[in-house]
Amino acid sequence: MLSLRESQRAVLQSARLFTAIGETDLDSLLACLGARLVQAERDSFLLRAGDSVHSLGLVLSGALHVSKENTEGERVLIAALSPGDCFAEALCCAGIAESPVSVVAAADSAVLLLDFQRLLHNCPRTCAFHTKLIENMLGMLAQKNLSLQGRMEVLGHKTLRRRILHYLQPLSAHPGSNVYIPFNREELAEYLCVDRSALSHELGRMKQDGLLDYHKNCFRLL
Amino acid sequence: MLSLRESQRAVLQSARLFTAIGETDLDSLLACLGARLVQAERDSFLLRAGDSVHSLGLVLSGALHVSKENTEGERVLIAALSPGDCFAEALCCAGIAESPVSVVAAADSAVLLLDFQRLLHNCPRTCAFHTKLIENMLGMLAQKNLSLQGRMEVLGHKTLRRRILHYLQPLSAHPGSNVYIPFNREELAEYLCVDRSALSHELGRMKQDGLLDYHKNCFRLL
DNA sequence: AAAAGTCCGTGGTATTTACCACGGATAGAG
DNA sequence: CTCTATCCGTGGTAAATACCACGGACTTTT
Repeated sequence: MLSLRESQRAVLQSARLFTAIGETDLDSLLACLGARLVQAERDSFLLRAGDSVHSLGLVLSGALHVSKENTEGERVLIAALSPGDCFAEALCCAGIAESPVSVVAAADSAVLLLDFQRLLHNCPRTCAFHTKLIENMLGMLAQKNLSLQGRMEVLGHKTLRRRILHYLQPLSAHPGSNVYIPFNREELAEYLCVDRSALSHELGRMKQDGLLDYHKNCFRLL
Repeated sequence: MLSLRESQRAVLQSARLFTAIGETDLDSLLACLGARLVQAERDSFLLRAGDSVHSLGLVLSGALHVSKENTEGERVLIAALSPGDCFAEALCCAGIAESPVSVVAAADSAVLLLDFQRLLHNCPRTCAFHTKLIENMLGMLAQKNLSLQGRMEVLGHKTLRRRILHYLQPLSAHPGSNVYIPFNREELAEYLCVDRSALSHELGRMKQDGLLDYHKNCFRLL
């Protein structure tokens, strides 16, 4: 039996993966899925590119970064994960044993690991929830697909300035509102696939041009 | 009852969406899914960004391009689809009514349209195949997720030369083998998100440097 | 066969970005 | 407090790309 904190339970309840699964059912389900709780210190790896994977990960607290190194040794930041988000679910559903990406804790984090096999294949006891789980997984994958497309659109812009703007705009509720991004400069550069100092240069010019204002990782579009 | 050509039936049989569904079952399944056959002439739209979508598309013959216009009016080519491939499946599973992308016929094509609602929700008669369908859809979405990540990796490269190489390498069976790409120069530029003439320039330099050889849309890595 | 249209390579130039090096600010460790 | 490490802005330069314009090759149309 897993011992989870109240806040971690709340994350599970509202996680996309467990939509429409009751609180009481969740316990038996977690047991059936072979759920394991893992604590990850900041900067520690939950998965390394090339590792064999057998579990899906669900973020309970903290923050994770999904990244990949290209052949030139540069890192590409693929996504930032918050509590409730999952990783390796595509590998699970595509039946890929070897991970193409790395997952690192960007802060001290807690992660729930769920067994691939038990997720996808019916077991007698979880049968009732199984269908619901698959349905949720379908929704998650579809959602991630669309967000990857959104990411591609950002990378599709030819100038650094437009990449920055199109990264920030969807995060900004309205012009003038504060946006706290989950990256420092170096990470944002890896996310936008540009040189760090070029990013700093361009941010400076944009501030000068009155397009935006920022301090540390808090931005404001004007 | 749909009247499909033999070759179109073969495509359906080997399509990822219908994996492990027998030939005899396929007919009744297609009827239950409200399948409609659509012929699309080259350059005609099967879907426009902003349109409301209610059907998943499955390519029977020809070739389709999935693209999106960014706010500057530049087109970003997201994917090239071949017979057996699907589009709008993520929209279907995420319950998005308005398409963020456009789908255009790159050649005269035949496409099968399947109703979203009937795909996702059980109907009494298709119950037996329904589970299998969902399972296949899960695999397709996962696969597409991974291919989008691969695409991002290409866009992640800072130099045009490396983008070109990393686009071609996975397509090349071995060094020296012919690779026929589904794009002309302008389309390849839109796929790699670079300027067309800059692409031509760089291809010329790469040929001069002995990195590759090409003629029209046939490439050879050396 | 001529005309029109499309595709693609090329030259030249202006912009943009990458790259390197440095130093100030800040936070954390001893 | 001091030392150290990290983060980030800055300047300067080399390199890469975008952008524009043009013309030749090839296709399709009439």
